[in-house]
Amino acid sequence: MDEETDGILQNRPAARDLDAIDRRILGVLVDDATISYAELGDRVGLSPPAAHERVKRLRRSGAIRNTVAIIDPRAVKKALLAFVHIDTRGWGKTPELMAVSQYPEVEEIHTVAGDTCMLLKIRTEDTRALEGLLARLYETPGVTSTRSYVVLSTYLERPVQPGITETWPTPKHMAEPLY
Amino acid sequence: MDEETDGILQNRPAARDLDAIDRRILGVLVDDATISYAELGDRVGLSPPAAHERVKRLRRSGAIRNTVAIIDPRAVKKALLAFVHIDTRGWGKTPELMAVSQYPEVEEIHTVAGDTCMLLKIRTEDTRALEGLLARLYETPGVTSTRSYVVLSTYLERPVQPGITETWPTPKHMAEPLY
DNA sequence: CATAATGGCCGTATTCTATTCAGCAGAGAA
DNA sequence: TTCTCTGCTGAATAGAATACGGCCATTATG
Repeated sequence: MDEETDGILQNRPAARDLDAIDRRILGVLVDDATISYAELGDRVGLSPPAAHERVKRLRRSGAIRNTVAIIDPRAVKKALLAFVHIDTRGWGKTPELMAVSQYPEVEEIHTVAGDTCMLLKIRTEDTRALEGLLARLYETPGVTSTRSYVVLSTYLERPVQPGITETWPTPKHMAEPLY
Repeated sequence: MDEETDGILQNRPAARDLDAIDRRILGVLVDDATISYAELGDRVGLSPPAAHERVKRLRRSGAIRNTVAIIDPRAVKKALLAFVHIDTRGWGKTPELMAVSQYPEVEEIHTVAGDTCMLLKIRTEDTRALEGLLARLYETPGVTSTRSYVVLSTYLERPVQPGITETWPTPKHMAEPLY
């Protein structure tokens, strides 16, 4: 349904500021995007077509990136979470980033202020799979480990989720290997 | 539309294993949950009612936790990301966790293997808001800082996102202050 | 072995929702 | 004032979700 897919390092044209109703719409949809436009309109005080028009505009402007199902990792046997720092001194950035972002187990990549590393959030089935992934990762030219730690137990993960400063294209083959 | 909301530390009844079609459905919906059941059925080789039945079952079993809109933090002026460790020695866990998970800026809470800390992922508007949040956080009894770092630039954030080992209820007032 | 029961699928029918459209009202500009 | 633009409403239409009856394969059961 999204007619445009993200390009490499594409920056959106800077959307117009949101008003109060827009923010309330986002607040509703970030919790549950399965409601009807009639219901949404009720909650924010608009008619169904008006609510629909707002949502369309929010999608066009990029404020709503997309609408997705949130999967329980236990159901697909992907419940081990790890945060891994990799040293990025001497990187050419783009090709290495592309390589790293190819792995479907890598959910997030951030640069860290005041440091020469990047932080990866990685979700795998078990420690064996994690070790395998790290081994493959460190074969990537320019990637070396600094430190990492594994998550024992997760108490909160909120459904808020987006590319921020620069957005990398989500590898489309992800759907296959992950699930 | 979800008839049941998560309870405190509630564990789902352990869903039956997923077959190949279930996994393909999840793989589709985790990318885009706005498609019709006709389209979904096409992609996985089922009729629309059969695809619908599968998705209903996946929802009932908890494999699909919910369906949400992914918001661009820039649009709502929440683009500063920080990872913060807090020391948790001497915690009673539950009340402190409840207090910490009340802040809508706190997106994730994890315990770390082999350490006495918890890792928080925090998203705020700017450094001022982050400092304010940290100040309030450290007023929480039992919460002390160990180390933290701020994310300069995010290259990848994938729409996969769930409560894992134990699930905390998402504070419902979140919708108001955040958006 | 025969046969009943079950689970999952399909095609059709119906209900409900999304979407389009015409017209109206308020805000801002000339 | 008057024009224009934007965003709203309610009604009409197109389209999707959902319910239902029947079919087939697999598995349990006498």
